[in-house]
Amino acid sequence: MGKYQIMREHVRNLLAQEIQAGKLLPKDKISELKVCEALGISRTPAREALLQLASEGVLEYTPRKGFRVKEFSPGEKMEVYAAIEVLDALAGKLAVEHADDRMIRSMNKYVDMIDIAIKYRNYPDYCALQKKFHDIYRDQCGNSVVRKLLSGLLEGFVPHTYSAGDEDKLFEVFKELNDDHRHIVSLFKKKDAEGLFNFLMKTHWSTRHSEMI
Amino acid sequence: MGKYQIMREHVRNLLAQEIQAGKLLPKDKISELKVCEALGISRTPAREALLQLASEGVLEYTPRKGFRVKEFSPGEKMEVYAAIEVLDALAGKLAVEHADDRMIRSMNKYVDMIDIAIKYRNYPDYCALQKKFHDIYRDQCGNSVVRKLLSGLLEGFVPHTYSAGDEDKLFEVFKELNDDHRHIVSLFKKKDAEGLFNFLMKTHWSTRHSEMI
DNA sequence: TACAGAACTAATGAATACAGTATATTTTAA
DNA sequence: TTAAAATATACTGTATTCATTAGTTCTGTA
Repeated sequence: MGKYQIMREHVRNLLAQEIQAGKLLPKDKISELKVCEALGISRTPAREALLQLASEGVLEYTPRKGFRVKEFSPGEKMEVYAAIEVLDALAGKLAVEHADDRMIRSMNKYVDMIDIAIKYRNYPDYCALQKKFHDIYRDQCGNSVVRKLLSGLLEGFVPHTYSAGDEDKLFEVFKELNDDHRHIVSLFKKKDAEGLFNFLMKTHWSTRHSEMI
Repeated sequence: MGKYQIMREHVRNLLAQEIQAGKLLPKDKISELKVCEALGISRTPAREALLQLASEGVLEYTPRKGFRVKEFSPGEKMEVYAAIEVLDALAGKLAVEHADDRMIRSMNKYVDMIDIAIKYRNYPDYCALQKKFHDIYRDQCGNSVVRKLLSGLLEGFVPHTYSAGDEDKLFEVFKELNDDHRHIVSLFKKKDAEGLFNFLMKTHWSTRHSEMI
């Protein structure tokens, strides 16, 4: 019960959610005052939440001007993917030794669910399920620093990240990605840490995602 | 000119410096009030600087209790090194294509200077020079996300990180590390991106540094 | 009409004030 | 003498206020 609700953190989470949900779009201006009156609080916690999000890279901040939702250029997106790639590959490699039957089953479950999301061309579901798939082994990697860096990088990316190309192309890549997911599961089953690292590094991220940017 | 000095950022930098310099040690409590009166400012910018540093992982924050300089356990240090390792390996791989003579000469210069620091058993010099050596290629990697993540991770580490073991052992490892540095330079000269990535991943970081923790 | 400059507006940066909680101190009882 | 309870103190969380600056609008002149 030493559980306080620090307003600043509450506000941060709310705003992060709204950005993830696409209610706040890149380049949207976010003023302290608006946040205050929307939540019925004073400027202090609102301001601190905004500074926090800016520090995380979710928002862009210019002195004396204020905050905007960060917009990633295609080049910046590839930069982020490159960082995600190595960290995720490391997470995978580390998670191999913690891989058990329960984890494998769980991953397989999500692979099947992703298949369905692709079949019905459900974009939001794909994004959510794909995240859950990767979270399974990330959560088991036993390195909280890597976990924190990864979730920070992923949180900056809104689902709309992909929506540049046409939909057919998009779901074509999603299919390839889910084949990747099956392969990832098989490598976990074989406990092939090196193979998994190389596959995540060379195939699953930059290579595939560059087609969607 | 459009150059403001935002107090919050000024304070952040000052505190970060003091921590880097070892004037503030792990577990030291840092109260807002102390910072205020030390710098003759109000609580607002002091508080925001502390929150920023906590968000960066340099400080530890407990609600209603305040801020302390973060102390890394041996396990946490290894976690950080593992993250640095993959990101630095990526930075190296990416920097290979930007490697030119000037860069090689600059790196060789630092290798020589590090030799001298080791010869005279100058610990602070070794730390500073080693950082400069790695910064050369990190700055040339062309991926600002990776650069930012790396400098964030490195800033949390104070120079005292190593000081656990006895000094002889320490400088023994430093010698090995500087041999590594020579090898890194040679890989840049050969423009062997893959070789560099593997060397940074498998040898230079976790493996060597685990001996010093 | 176009442009330059001044006044105005709105939002951020910083300071101060108020409220609530954790810690330290003191007091009291066993 | 010691331990527990009560009080006091110090510091954080939040609200409010003042100050400064970016952005806008209005006005006057060419």
